[in-house]
Amino acid sequence: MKDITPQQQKVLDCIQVYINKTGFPPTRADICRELGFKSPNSAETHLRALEKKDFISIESGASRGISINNPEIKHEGNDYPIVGLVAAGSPTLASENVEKVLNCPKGFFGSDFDYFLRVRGLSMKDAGIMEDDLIAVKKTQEIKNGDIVIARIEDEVTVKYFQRSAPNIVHLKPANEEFNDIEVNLEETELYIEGKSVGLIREN
Amino acid sequence: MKDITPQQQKVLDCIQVYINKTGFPPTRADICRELGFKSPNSAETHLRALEKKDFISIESGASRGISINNPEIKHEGNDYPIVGLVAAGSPTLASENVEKVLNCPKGFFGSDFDYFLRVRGLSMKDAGIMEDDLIAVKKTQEIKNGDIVIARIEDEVTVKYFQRSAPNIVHLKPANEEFNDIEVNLEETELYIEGKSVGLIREN
DNA sequence: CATTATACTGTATAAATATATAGTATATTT
DNA sequence: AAATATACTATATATTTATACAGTATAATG
Repeated sequence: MKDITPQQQKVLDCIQVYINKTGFPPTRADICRELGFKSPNSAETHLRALEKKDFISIESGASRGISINNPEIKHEGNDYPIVGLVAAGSPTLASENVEKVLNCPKGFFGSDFDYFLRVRGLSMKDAGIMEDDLIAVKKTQEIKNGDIVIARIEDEVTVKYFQRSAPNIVHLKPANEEFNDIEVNLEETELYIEGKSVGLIREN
Repeated sequence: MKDITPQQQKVLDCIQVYINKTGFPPTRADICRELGFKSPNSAETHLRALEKKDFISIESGASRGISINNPEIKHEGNDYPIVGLVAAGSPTLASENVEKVLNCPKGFFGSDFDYFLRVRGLSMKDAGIMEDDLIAVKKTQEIKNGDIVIARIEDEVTVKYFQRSAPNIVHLKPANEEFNDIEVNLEETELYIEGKSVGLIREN
């Protein structure tokens, strides 16, 4: 992601605010009105710059055909998004990954959390985490050994126990004999910790 | 909120899907394309009906000026009691047995339920039910084979899989090799089914 | 039995909108 | 010194789009 200029940031913010307020993206004229431009081409060129830098996508020919790339859905109040374990890429809150939302009291699990992750596979079955369970995920980098983390290793997302064995060695341990430990050498492999599990919900 | 017709539901779903996919609402023509209508007025009239019934809002004059009304879902204060597995006697809702209450939206687990039961022991560990988990219990006698039931046998309460093997024989099966099946002959032994599990919550 | 709601096709058009073109000006990079 | 990116104004226009009007048909309602 390239650098964004202050003015382009203003336009991007303007688009987000407009969508939040109305439910649909602005026209060039709307952006001019909001930001005080006097020519629709001012908006146009900014939009094209934002598109080139991959902050937005523009559907050619469509009115209001602007969409913000990777918009993090903000769960106002108590509607928490449920996202699936996307095989490639992190479980982002981008709308296309959101199955549905679940209304849940804040602080339901003692701790705050950010979204629910739908579990695939049985690699944590001995920890009582079964297929289709919903894990309440708190986005954080504060991880202790033994925490159940949502980790991304080179585009693959998994749920595992976290254990740091040495400054540069992290073990991701399943809770199922049929699966193997994953040893990650941080100098060789990129490891991104999405967050940790603070609770679980099962519907049956 | 008035009743929605099946066709109007289709249109509403179509709008939601379109927004999820593209980031902006559809035009009348888009809706026609998605649903196979041949006249833009088909979409128009459905939209006006949905607006009248308050499912959507339409910004007059604006292209793609459709927004879905999300009526504030406030989970009506549903405080469900958490009861412990009382060794002797059923897990009654008498106040001395209630640990605390947990506020939880109605229909959180798809089905209604009556209280939470705090799990003791690991007899259902292979079903992903661990010590201290909270089972959402629905008081009911409508039990199918394979349901997870909360059963009382002569003053002892347990959580097990339910299986009726013969008209008078019920098996209560644990999900843990280290525990044994319990065979209950209904002619000899009193078996009371408290209810069944419709969901699970874990705080960690 | 008239009225209203639902569920469409088909056509037309004013208004909304994207987008190209022509300029001006400044800063940054090559 | 030339090219490129940023940041605008101003005007024009083809296309997109909302929306009205004219029909047809069926089911529900009072």
